[in-house]
Amino acid sequence: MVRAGLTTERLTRAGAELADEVGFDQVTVSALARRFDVKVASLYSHVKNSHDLKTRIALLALEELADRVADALAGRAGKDALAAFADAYRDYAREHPGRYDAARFRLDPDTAAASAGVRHAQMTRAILRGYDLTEPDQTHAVRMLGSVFHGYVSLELSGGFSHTAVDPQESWSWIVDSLDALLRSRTSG
Amino acid sequence: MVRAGLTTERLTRAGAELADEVGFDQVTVSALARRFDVKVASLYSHVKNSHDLKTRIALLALEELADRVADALAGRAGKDALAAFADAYRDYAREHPGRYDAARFRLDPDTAAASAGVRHAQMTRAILRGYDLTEPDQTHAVRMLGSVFHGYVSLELSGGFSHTAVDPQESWSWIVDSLDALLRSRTSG
DNA sequence: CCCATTTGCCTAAAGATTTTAGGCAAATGC
DNA sequence: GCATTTGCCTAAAATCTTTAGGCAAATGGG
Repeated sequence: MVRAGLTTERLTRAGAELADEVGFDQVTVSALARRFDVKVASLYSHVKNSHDLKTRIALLALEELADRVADALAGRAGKDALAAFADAYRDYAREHPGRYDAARFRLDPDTAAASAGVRHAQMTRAILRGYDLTEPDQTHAVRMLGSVFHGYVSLELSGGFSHTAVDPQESWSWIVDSLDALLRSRTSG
Repeated sequence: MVRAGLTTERLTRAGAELADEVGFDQVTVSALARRFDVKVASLYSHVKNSHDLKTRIALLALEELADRVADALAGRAGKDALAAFADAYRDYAREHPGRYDAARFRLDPDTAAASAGVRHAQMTRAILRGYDLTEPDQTHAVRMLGSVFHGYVSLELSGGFSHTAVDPQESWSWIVDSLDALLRSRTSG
């Protein structure tokens, strides 16, 4: 019999694609096996279990997202950087809703500490350098930015904004503008 | 044999409790049957299926949350109202993490339109009356508030803030203060 | 109070997913 | 060329979802 060429890598990648197609919570070992036209048990040589598979997809998504943000941030500062960060975040979520959900998968502390989530925090702090905040304000601001971006994207994805005529893109710009103004006003001094 | 006294109501309520104990995604028809010491099939006379059960739990959570917010808002305006709204929201999520997750369950549009989610939007707009915003700013602001609150609570629940020494309560207050200042600065005129 | 109807929970059964254990064949390397 | 490793398989058990049909308990009219 011809081998399918399964790999932890390929499974993770295919799982991410599957997530975007049918939703992260529908990503199942069985569905993935079907996609490779392989028996379910075969996957268990490459991933420990269902939770392990989901964790790997989550880590992949966090990496991708961090890469995008890093790209978007290159050479920018201040409000430019803030807007670029925000857009990179939102665009990724819209292009890859399943992966985005995956990125929100609850990781155990050790895994999270070794994940690209750390880069996200660093990049957020990098943006805030443009606003010259001192601790603990900087931490508050990191949390606020994370909350707004995550919250907005999450609500938009779940259709929460679809019943009003106002263009979500306009709201997004308005929010980014507002955050910029807010951070500037909080500048130490 | 003695009857267990199952009801759609009781199942929904028990499902909500179960969600708080083991997580919303672990709420299963089987687990609920065990809790009532009843055979699984018996539940299907009271709820259509697993999705129906989850939807009912979601609607219950939305109601409870809206009730709390309404209570918190009574007799308050301006920043007081904003802070009360924010705290009611966060407190509910911390006391009932499973129900809070349930409240984020994706409802189909018709169900959502008939849910307490509508009251949430109305109450948010009520708060904003204190800031005298004109459209479309008001809609942008509604979206921003929803995003921040949801995003913050969601990140806090998932342990996203646990690796820093800064007290989440302080960040929360800082954010509420900031939002208040922001909205005041956006007041029309 | 009796009996018919409704209601409530049950048994039975089929389909899906997760996970473990052990086997055979293909790839790899000396 | 052969031994080892690797990869996918069959088999099987546990859990969950859902449907169909049955018996007993509650209910209510005569």
